[in-house]
Amino acid sequence: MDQLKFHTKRLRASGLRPTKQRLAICKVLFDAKHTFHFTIEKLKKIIDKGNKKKISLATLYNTVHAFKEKGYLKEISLKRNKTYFDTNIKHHHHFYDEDMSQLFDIEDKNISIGNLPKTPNGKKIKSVEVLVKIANIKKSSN
Amino acid sequence: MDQLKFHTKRLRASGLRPTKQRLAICKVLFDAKHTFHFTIEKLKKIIDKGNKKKISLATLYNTVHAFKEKGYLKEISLKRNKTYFDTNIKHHHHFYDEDMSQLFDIEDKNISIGNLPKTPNGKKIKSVEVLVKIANIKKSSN
DNA sequence: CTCTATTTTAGAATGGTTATAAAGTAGTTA
DNA sequence: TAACTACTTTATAACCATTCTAAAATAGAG
Repeated sequence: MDQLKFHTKRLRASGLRPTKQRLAICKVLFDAKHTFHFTIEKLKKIIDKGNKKKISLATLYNTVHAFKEKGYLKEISLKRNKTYFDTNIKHHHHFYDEDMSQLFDIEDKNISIGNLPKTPNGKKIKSVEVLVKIANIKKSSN
Repeated sequence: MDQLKFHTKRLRASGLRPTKQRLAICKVLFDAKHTFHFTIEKLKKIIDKGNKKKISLATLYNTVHAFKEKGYLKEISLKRNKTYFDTNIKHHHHFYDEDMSQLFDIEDKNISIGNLPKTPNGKKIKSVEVLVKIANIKKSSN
């Protein structure tokens, strides 16, 4: 129940009321042993399985976006359609397995980027993200 | 009219019939002085402005996807909603200006990546893409 | 316990993309 | 050139993730 307190505190500190729904979502997202990637759709399935009482899709969207605003989650730049979120908010990078449609973290220290061209005038860098797309060796095509 | 011949030839070589529509799209995409980034929506506007006869949205989608399959275009990994395409098919990277929703190329030679962790077993690297998000310096928020 | 602002919710609306199936066209063969 | 067939184009419907709406529920303050 320590975690519950932590979540409650953090939500309040962010100006978000610690509602049943938000706490249930926190539990799924932040009490896991490891950080992970998810889509809203996937999150809904997890929540629905774990709880008798379902949380509406709208609330999941609202909450995940609020959590992202508050910095509890990162949104991952990936191609069309699906939006992925990441409970790992440290600066890091990704493998994206095209066959499995699955993401794997690459720690920031395990990749090095050099020689970046100078940022355009009046602009500042918000992030530098590396996406390494991988696929099964067998596959002939692109 | 040399370009026209080139496009016709390339289309045929790819097993695509050089139709009026495809050639018109080739002209817009590949006869420009510089490579550029576009969304289907933007492409439609350009085509509609340049030609009396409009090309249907469906054809634009079909054609752009066919061109991507054939390697004339690259699709750019970017966040939700909008799919961007790139007439620059060389290996390269991008600045993404969040305020302008605009992409700028970074040549591959102008960035260096080292120390990549080893690729998971049975997988091969398809691409390594760096996305540098930038924004106006003034802006306070994220 | 009451009150008010916040939150949740179902369902509608939106917007980009894909599917459908009918009409048109290109290229082949004769 | 005419006929034929496979490929293309097209308008429109369907799809699906996401956002919006506004009504009902709830949290927290007093």
